[in-house]
Amino acid sequence: MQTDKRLKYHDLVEELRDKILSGHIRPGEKLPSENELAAAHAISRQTVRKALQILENEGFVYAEHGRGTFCSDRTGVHKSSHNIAVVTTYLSDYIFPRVIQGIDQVLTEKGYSILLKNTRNSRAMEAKIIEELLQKDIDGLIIEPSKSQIYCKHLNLYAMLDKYQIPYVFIQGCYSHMEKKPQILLDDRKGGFLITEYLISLGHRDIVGIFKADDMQGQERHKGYIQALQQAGIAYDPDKVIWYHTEDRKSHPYEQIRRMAKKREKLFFDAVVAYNDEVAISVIQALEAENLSCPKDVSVTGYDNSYLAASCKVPLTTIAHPQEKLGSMAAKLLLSLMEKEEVGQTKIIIEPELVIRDSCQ
Amino acid sequence: MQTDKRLKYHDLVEELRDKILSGHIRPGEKLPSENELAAAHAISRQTVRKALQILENEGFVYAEHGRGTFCSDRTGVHKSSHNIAVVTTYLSDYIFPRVIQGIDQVLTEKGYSILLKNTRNSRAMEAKIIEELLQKDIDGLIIEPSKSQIYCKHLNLYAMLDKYQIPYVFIQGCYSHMEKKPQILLDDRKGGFLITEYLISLGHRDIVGIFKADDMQGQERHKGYIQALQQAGIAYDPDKVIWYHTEDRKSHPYEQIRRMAKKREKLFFDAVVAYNDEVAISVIQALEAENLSCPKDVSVTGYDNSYLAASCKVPLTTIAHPQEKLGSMAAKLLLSLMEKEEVGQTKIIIEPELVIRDSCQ
DNA sequence: ATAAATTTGTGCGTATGTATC
DNA sequence: GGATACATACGCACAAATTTA
Repeated sequence: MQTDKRLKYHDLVEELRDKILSGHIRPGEKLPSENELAAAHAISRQTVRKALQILENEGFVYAEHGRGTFCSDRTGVHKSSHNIAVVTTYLSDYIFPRVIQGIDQVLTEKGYSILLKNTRNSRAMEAKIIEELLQKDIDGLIIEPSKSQIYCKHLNLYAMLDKYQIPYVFIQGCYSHMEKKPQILLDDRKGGFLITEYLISLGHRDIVGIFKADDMQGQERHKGYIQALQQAGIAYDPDKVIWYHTEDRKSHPYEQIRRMAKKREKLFFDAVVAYNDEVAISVIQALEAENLSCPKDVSVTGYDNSYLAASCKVPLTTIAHPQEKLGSMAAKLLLSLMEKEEVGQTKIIIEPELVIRDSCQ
Repeated sequence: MQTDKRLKYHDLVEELRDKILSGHIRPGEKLPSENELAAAHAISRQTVRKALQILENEGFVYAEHGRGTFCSDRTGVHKSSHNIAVVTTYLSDYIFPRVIQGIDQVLTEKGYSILLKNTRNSRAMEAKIIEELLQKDIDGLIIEPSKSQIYCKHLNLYAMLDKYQIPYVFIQGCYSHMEKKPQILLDDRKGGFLITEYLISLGHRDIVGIFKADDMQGQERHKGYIQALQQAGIAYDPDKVIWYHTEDRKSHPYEQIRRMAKKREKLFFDAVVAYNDEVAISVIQALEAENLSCPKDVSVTGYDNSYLAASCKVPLTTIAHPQEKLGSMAAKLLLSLMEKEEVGQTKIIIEPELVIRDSCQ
């Protein structure tokens, strides 16, 4: 293995390229003549020519017959594609369309377009997508990490993004060891706290929690749920918590609630904190299937304040998710990173808000 | 002026390039060695090297140390961006996320990415977007025309797409004079017919219709509505039809229904055919505000079979809109156009389907 | 205006290094 | 190890374009 350093023409290429990139040789400026370079470096003119040809092919210099060799003006060589990649876990899940809309509004105004990708919450897919995006010329990236609670084995791909100086912004979550990267998060712990505290204030003591196990939001909302219980002096009962995974989301919470509702004497409950509005609706359906009514028999809360929450059979008390704002803030943060402005705050946390409707009493 | 022919290395470049382009030297095939070429052309090996280096820079050949010089496989030299633009009127409106998801599924599988744009149903915006897309290198375009009922003044932009051989597929509508272009439509006339016919079969005679005035779907559903009335021998009453525009969609149908519901004696109705599920829900709200109940007092139908329809207070009888399928069919059609296959059918009409729930009796 | 000097471009010869078969 | 093929490196001669004295 050689260090590549013994090649004379290669040395000269690097030396001249560095001088050009560092500004010691400026665009339009004439380089020393071939003979001068040869003499200065104690190499033959042919070797100098070989080096200059490489630089010419790379676009750093151009030669004019009889006049000399000159440094190129490469302004606009990095002509940006004006494409920004937006990578989310899902496309049609109820909150993303509006997040994407928020992003789009800001980016369109500045002449950028969205390159849309979704990981289906798969880590492997995310890696594949980032690799693919590194091939294309994108100006920036807004990404929602997939299954963010599981340790990330492909941090090197993000290192590649850093290397190519492609700025990126995390939304809705962030891998551990990357807490200092630009990101826009919701305070999900506080959201979980607020909604549980509200149920407690209504007099509920036996509160079932349903959380998604494979993302950070689920963990955080769970922590907020515990915090509210502790503050009220209610013992935390792990048997009252249902964990589900993305793949189970349609069936698992529904079946668990039905199962729990069946044996009313042994383990009863008077409220359910659901991970999101979709789950809350399936909880209400499960209760109805067991002849329990919401909110008469059991209070149920959602999360996200989707249109489902407002228009479903029992309008849901839920936590507002400022979807469009999240998107537009992420886009604005990314734009300021791209413009290499001094960005004051690169970690923004949006405060959650309680929306009270009819699903609790 | 010289014929450039006196330059030996240039001659050799042209000779070899011609042989490669004409197929005499095929991809992967080994070229004669430098010494052989030098001997055959009675030139020095250095001159041969100069020629080969030019060909290497141009991408026609590649050299392998110790093995020889080989002809490149230049398939995919016109390396496409593998980006497909998807232009819709809105992003977060309830049907688009799933249409886009359907498109994404098909395209991702084939290694393409979606470049997302939305016109906000503005003709000017659409023109701007197409102009912008012509600058970028997209491989194809799936577009939902904006305000498709109004005459299109920018057909020349589509002519540009034809000129640059960028294939495109219309979804959900099509400009007049472009009926022969590839497109995937829903039979909205039949949908309007089916839902109205269903209301008539339930015994309704005084059926109000609410339609969007500024797109083709509205016009078609209206035609189906008339057709069903005529078939049943019910006179068409223009006063029973409410037309609204995109900008009015939140308020106009609601207010008109409230106004009509107020004067119960003069003009009464026992059913409402709404343009879509969103409008149907606001109709039900307007009826409730006037102390009328759906479906007891008035039957109401939606259109699109969105999740709103299934989960809202009064589950809606509606027309199923195969959103993902529409997207995936559009993507497949576009892919086959891009591959320049002989595409049998380029105009595909999806049949609508009646979904019966609780909002009619 | 011309000639000389400078600078890049073309072309050849030779020697040596290094990877592949 | 030997033959082959590409890679690096130097030297020389002359051509063509441009600048300068």
